[in-house]
Amino acid sequence: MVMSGLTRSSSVHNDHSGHNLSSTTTTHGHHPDQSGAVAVGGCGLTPVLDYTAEMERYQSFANFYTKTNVNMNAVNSMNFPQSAKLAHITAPMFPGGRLGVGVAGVSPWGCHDNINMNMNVNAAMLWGRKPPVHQTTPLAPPTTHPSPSTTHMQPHRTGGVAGGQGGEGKQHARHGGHASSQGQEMHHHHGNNNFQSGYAAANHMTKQGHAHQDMLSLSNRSSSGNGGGGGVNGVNMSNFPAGMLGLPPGVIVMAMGSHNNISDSSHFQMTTNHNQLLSDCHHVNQTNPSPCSSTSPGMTSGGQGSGASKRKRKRCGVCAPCRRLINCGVCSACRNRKTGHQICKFRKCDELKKKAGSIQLESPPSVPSGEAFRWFF
DNA sequence: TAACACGTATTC
DNA sequence: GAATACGTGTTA
Repeated sequence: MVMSGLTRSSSVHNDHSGHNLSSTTTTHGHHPDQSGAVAVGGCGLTPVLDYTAEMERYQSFANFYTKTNVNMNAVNSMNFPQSAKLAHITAPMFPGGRLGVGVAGVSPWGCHDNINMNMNVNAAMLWGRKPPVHQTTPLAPPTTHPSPSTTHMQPHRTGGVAGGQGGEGKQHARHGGHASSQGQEMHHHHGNNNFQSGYAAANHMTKQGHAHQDMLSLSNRSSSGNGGGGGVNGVNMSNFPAGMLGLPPGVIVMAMGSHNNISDSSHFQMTTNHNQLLSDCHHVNQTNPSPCSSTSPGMTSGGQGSGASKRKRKRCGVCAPCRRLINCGVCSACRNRKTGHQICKFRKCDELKKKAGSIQLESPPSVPSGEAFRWFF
């Protein structure tokens, strides 16, 4: 029932072409914007016109969500464009590979083309400050995009890439998002397609690739988290070089078990353009507390003095809250942004909610392996 | 026990 | 230096 209410804006249009529609009842197929191979394909993103209504709807949902244990995937699938938080462009939030994780399972704008949503909307919705760089593996520069690996993604990119729309993504990322009181600004940005920076989109195109949302969020991931958001539960890929699988760049490989050389606190790896596995450097392994690139000293607060064991943990980047991109703007953390120093409650990493040191391996997979393999074949 | 407040690490 | 966010002590 929640979702039905959240997908009602089924005909919001993109204003890439300069059309600013005043009605939300227009159908996609009849709008002239849809005729061409416009960047955003058949799924337009336009400002949510009825912003007030959207906000009310969201707040009511937020209340509901607060009182119920709603599957975070469902929550994530909405993105809450009506959030009071300005959604700035930022680099992907995915750990290690900085993958721009597709978030939406269902477009808040009712777009049924989830592929387009992945490649455009989600990329565009990335926001906030730039995530920390946890590895030294450089991102492929935009100029490397027309690579065979990139073209491999083409079948998933109906409508092509909305190129040349942005360019200011980095500036936005730098300014991060001021939690509340910027709803209007968000609207403004949305309306001007500033979400879609060429920079961000480019990176997403390269890194996200086949990391379809389904692989990332639509598995039977329970609220218990445990990093099960990979969507490939039950597949032991730990001994599979990504190259052997012929996986395209951006594919998330979930490594089960701990008998590999990869940090077993994270079972996600991502293929690069060269089909190498990017070890998830984001997590601090319990047995090897040294993240790949972190040079920070041990955490000093708390006076534990045990060095690396007290290092600040990072968001896992794969759990539902982490994949949420927009602050709700209504929770206490958002409201007390300045004094609370806390991330939005809805974005608080599941892993960080757990007590430090209680990190454990995934529970036995709940998804049959055959089900898991469907993501790959 | 959850919410809050604050110190502090991290990043830009 | 500002913004963000994690860790932890305090409070309701």
